Amino acid sequence: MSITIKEIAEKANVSIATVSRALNDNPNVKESTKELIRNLAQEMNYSPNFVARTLVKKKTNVIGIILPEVGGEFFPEIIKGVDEVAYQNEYHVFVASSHSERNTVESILGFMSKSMVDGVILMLPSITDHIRNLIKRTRIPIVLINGYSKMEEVSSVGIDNFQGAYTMTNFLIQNKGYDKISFIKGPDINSDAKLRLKGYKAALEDNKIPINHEWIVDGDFTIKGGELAASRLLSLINKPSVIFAANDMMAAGCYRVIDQLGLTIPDDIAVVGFDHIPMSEFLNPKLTTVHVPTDEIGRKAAKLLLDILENSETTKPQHIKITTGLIVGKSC
Amino acid sequence: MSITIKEIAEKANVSIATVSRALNDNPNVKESTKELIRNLAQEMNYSPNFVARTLVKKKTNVIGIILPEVGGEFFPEIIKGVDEVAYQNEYHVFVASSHSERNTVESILGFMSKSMVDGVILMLPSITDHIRNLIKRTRIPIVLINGYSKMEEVSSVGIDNFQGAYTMTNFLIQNKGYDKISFIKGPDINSDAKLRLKGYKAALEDNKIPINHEWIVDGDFTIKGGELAASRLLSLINKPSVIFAANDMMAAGCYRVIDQLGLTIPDDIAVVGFDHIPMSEFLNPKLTTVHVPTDEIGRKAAKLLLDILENSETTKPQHIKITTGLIVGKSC
DNA sequence: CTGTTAGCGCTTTCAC
DNA sequence: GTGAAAGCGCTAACAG
Repeated sequence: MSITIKEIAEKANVSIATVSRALNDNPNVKESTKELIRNLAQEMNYSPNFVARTLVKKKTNVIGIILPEVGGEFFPEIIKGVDEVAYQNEYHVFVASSHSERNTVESILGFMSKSMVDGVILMLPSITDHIRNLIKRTRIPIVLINGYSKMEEVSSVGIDNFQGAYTMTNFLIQNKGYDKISFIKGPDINSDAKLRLKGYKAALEDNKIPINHEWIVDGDFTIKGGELAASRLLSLINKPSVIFAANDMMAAGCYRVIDQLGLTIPDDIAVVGFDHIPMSEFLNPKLTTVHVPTDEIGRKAAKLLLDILENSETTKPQHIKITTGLIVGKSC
Repeated sequence: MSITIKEIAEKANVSIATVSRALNDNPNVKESTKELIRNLAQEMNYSPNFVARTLVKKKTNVIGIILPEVGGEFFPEIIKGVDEVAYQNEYHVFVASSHSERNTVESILGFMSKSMVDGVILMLPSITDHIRNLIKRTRIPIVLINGYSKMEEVSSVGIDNFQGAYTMTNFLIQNKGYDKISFIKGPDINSDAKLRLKGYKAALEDNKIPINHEWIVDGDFTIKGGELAASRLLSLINKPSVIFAANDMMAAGCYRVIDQLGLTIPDDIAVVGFDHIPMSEFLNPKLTTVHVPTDEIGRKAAKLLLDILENSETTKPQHIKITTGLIVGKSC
């Protein structure tokens, strides 16, 4: 097995307490013995047992991040952001994916709260009552990443979906002169999706453009969904002049269909998206979309969590909304 | 704090040993007391302290996976593959990124070997002597993911880069009739990149096509690098008729430059890539590329690691090479 | 400055 | 069937 402080203590002819102190650079240890012990440790290739230390200190210096599914278009960026902040503060990050399986979030959250991590960042497409309960029962600090949590008890950070969609719609109307703007929705359960729809509607209203329900079609955030929705919109008698897809993936689907029909973007029909995923830069013509500062989300979430961890929950839950930006391509 | 078996023991008027046994479904406990204890635990919202258990059992049931950088084009898929297998075997997966910082791999590997995980899957672009030593010193089982390890001591899984590049080149020659095939290399330190170059050269040789060194240009696996390389190749007096980019990102860069020059793919110049990243499907025309079964890599690596973990290192290191496939698009 | 001692929460012999 | 007790490796009073 691994070697322990006990063995070092024997070799050094000191007590294990002294070894522990020396290794932790406790000022009350003579420099010479410190030196001795450190060298011995090095020689013996000692590495401290993290688990044992955790058991007594009750602090792992690890934060967990649970994603609905590792991968996707922006999770990596979020993780990166979290990692960055954590690293600076001498925390480690453990990522766990929940496979989108219902019970798995539960199992992972449970696992993480069994003292493996000091706190967790939880990213969920939407919050069900079940999950709400789960979160309430969990004793370790949690920070939520999502559009709109409705959970006052837990800190959260998310992007301002409403503002993003509003800005885009407004831009289409006021800067580009469009008035026949259609919209492809996201999944009904997804709260980001819902807020984007709201933003779209609000912008139309504020510009006194009546809402045409024929132009608001279902989508599911996938390419396939975008294709379906685009086909539907383009087969209408009264066609829209722009398609605002609630995310870039669906916008990509629109591109495909439009291409197949031999139509041209933006002359025959314009397309705009939401998310600014890397692929959007490669669509031809380049997609106009709403930029989501993903790494910023990760960084903010990590900061929030570390803050709670360090200032031992004195602070009450905060809710941070991150403003989106507009990426103007050639697709409208 | 969290409640412990001690408190349950008090309420149930039994010893903590019995509680422990009951909770672990030990057959030597009366069914009635088991029942009692389980109910009590439920009521009291007990959740076992994982750290304490680990300290005595010396087994965490967690495997770690260290990536050079979370994100990238295929890491998510790899993680997914690992997760899948791990989950089926009741293991958890912790992901740590090394930020591409040299010392961080070290720190994370150290961290993970401090008894936090039972084994780790390590993915590295290339293996330096430094890392080689690090790996040798680490006491926990490791499985490497990379193209070519040169490390007999440690199990590894990787894709057959040589075969992939060879197949592609051969395909270009024999099925498509090209003979002026240029190649954009990857970073020099990257072993995958080196093997791809070798495969390309070997295929040319086997088809008795002389190697034109003017047509083998430097690249760095980035879009920008692809742009630079493409500009260079297209400014040659003796132009190639195909560009084989060592990865899809660089192929995407080629598309950009070719587009800007007003040339058409594949009529003026053909482009093929390697990796089959999602974006490759969206390039117009669709990119012909080498498919890398990323999730398969993850799955295989996880299986290998779990095997080592369960059969306590009786098995000697294995080296698995995963065969790539050809994705035929419209770019050649 | 250093040693002794008592845990952290749990599992696991060894008795009874 | 169940309890007592030892101990996993480490830290943190409390003494000296």
